[in-house]
Amino acid sequence: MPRKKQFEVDEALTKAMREFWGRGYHPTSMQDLVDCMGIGRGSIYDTFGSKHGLFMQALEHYIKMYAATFRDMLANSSSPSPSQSIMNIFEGAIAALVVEGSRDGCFIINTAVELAAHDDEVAEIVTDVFRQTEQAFRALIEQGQETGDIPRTVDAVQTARSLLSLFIGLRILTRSNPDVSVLQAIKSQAGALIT
Amino acid sequence: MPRKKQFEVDEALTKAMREFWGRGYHPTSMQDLVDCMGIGRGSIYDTFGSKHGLFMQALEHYIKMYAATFRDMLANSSSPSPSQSIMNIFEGAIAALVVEGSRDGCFIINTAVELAAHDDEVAEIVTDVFRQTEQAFRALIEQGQETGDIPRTVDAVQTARSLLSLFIGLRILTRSNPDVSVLQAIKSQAGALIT
DNA sequence: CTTGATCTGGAACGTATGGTAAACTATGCC
DNA sequence: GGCATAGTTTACCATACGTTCCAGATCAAG
Repeated sequence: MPRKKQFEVDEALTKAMREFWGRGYHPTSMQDLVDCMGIGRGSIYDTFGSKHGLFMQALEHYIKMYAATFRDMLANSSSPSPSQSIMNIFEGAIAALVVEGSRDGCFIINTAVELAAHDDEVAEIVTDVFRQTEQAFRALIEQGQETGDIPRTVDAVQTARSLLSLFIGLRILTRSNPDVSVLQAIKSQAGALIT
Repeated sequence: MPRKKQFEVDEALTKAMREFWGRGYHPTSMQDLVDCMGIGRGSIYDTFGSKHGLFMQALEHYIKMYAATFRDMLANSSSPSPSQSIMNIFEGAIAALVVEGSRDGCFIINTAVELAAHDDEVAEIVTDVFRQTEQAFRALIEQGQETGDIPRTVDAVQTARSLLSLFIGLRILTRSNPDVSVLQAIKSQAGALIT
């Protein structure tokens, strides 16, 4: 009976995600979103409720798309060694800057800084992702220790937390300082922690 | 002949700094600033030019106040050992959260995320501070190696960059996730890098 | 005390914001 | 083809924004 939606919800959400990711929540206006999503104001409010609601869904969308990468590296047994997986994560962040020239960094980290301190809903999500990332690092380390890929002398919990902090630092630095040698040094330190 | 200013410029700037630091540039309105600085709109524009100008001066103010701490630790020969100085820097960031309950993090890092990617003037300042911080870490390491406080096997440049990244990660995590054990793990990793 | 320069506080401005309401259009079952 | 249902478009709303302006207050010199 009714009329069908004339746009792909996921596609529009992806476009909104990119806008929020690059510019942040506050500087992105509804008009910017109307322009970049290619649909009318009314459709946005009908589908996503509010600017804040749209942002939340964009954030969840990002988490599904990118944070899943971490867990996939665990589950996928055809992947390279766990230590290689960890290095790939760092290398990927550097490649985003070098290859694509993107200084957007990580949407979750950007959001942590911009909103987490004053938006409890955001804080909860962001904290959770950080925790999951730490757990993913830890699982990778322990998996590597099973196969002899990573030495048993490495403290899995401690090192996972250090990797998380190094990774966050790396992502922040890409947003302001495109000095690749600094980023490489951080990646190589990450490697040293699991050797 | 003229009337004297009825407020302390530095005092007002400090109040503006705290507001920008805690909430960021965009979410802080001129009305917020009028309220928290305790002076009129006109006076703000007369003295600081614009919102952006005020922000810049607040940022410089912060850099003078806090980043100088790093260099002081170098110059001050009555300070504890260089390795202790480095640990103090990490401990200070944790104490800000635990003792004062402040989740504001570091103004420079917050600014790097919020503005650096789209404001070249900000990017230059922020990048410079990161570089100086890295240099300060490096100088501390080399100083410690002179006195035998830090082993010669430590690569000063590489380790300084790792400390910077760990420190940034720590500061980001305090803004969303008040899990102190994670922060302690990062601090302890910083210690391990210079042992 | 007058004068002139400067500072102050608030009113006012034009614009842009997030959000809404209503008219309009398309869809598919009866 | 009507008609109910839902999507789209457009115009609009109230508010909040950064900024400017100006009348009045305050000071120091002559």
